[in-house]
Amino acid sequence: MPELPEVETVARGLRQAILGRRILSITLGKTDFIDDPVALEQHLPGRQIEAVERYGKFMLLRLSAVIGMARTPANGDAAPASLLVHLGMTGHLAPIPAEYPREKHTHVCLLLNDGRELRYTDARRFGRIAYLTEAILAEELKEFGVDPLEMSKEEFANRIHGRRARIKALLLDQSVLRGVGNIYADESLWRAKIHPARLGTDLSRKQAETLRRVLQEILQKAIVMRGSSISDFLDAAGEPGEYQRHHRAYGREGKNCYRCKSVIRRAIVAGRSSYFCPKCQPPPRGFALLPLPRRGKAGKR
DNA sequence: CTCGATCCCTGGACGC
DNA sequence: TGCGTCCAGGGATCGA
Repeated sequence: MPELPEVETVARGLRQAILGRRILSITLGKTDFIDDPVALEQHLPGRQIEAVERYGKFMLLRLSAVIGMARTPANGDAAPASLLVHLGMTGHLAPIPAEYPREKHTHVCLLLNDGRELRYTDARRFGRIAYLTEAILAEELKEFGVDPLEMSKEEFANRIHGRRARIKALLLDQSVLRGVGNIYADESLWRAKIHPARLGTDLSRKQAETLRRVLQEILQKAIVMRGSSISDFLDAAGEPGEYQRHHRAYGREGKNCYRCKSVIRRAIVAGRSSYFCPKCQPPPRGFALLPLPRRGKAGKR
């Protein structure tokens, strides 16, 4: 499940692999997750991929103006533009030799001028792809919160305090922070010893700062480890990440806490499975814990 | 403002 | 073996 570290890993891989390549043609499969598939067909061919950026969980392929086409007021279509890509849950984006057979669920193929195709595959189609002009892109991006790797102590504290939402919900809210998903929310809360159901407003200044610090440390380490691969994530070279080996809470229901040996529990918080240590991360008043499910021996991972 | 519910979608795990 | 059911989850949306 691609979150900030996984998307950063893919973006870095693509930067090495496809920067400067030109898009010659496009082939589409299912398009129900693409904003305007016709726009892709009309505007991508002929453009060069000039940069690959990450913005939260989005990847941005910055595209050149169309060569040989005059840019006029009536023809903004030839101006620089971007391809916005969200990997959703199961999206993969990778350059593949064009002669290789296309994998199942391949929905976008961009033929490049080096004999490869930049292929987007996504079984569940929870991702999103959009061709956006500079102006529209700027509009879209301003809906998002701060980059968790760059936010200051004050920026984070201001976004948490005064909010009566649960801290887990705040961490997942892309208009608060951009890029954090379920795994890194749980991992950072475990490390900061904060229960996911605590309200943002109830965290002390010190707790908020601890949470910011450990979140940054975890994200940075996860990037170094090339992300977490639970079931689907592969980088732009088709390789899984390694950070799942360092998970301390996520997916560990029924296993022992690495700090205190208590049994890690799972509960739905903010509509998502949330893993935490009931002892290290004391619950707020009124938080009820369901009985531990019986069966599982292998559990997850 | 915040919540929960619902939908999107498929593969994998599990129960029988 | 095979079938049905449930679950995973980011995000949009809607009603409470």
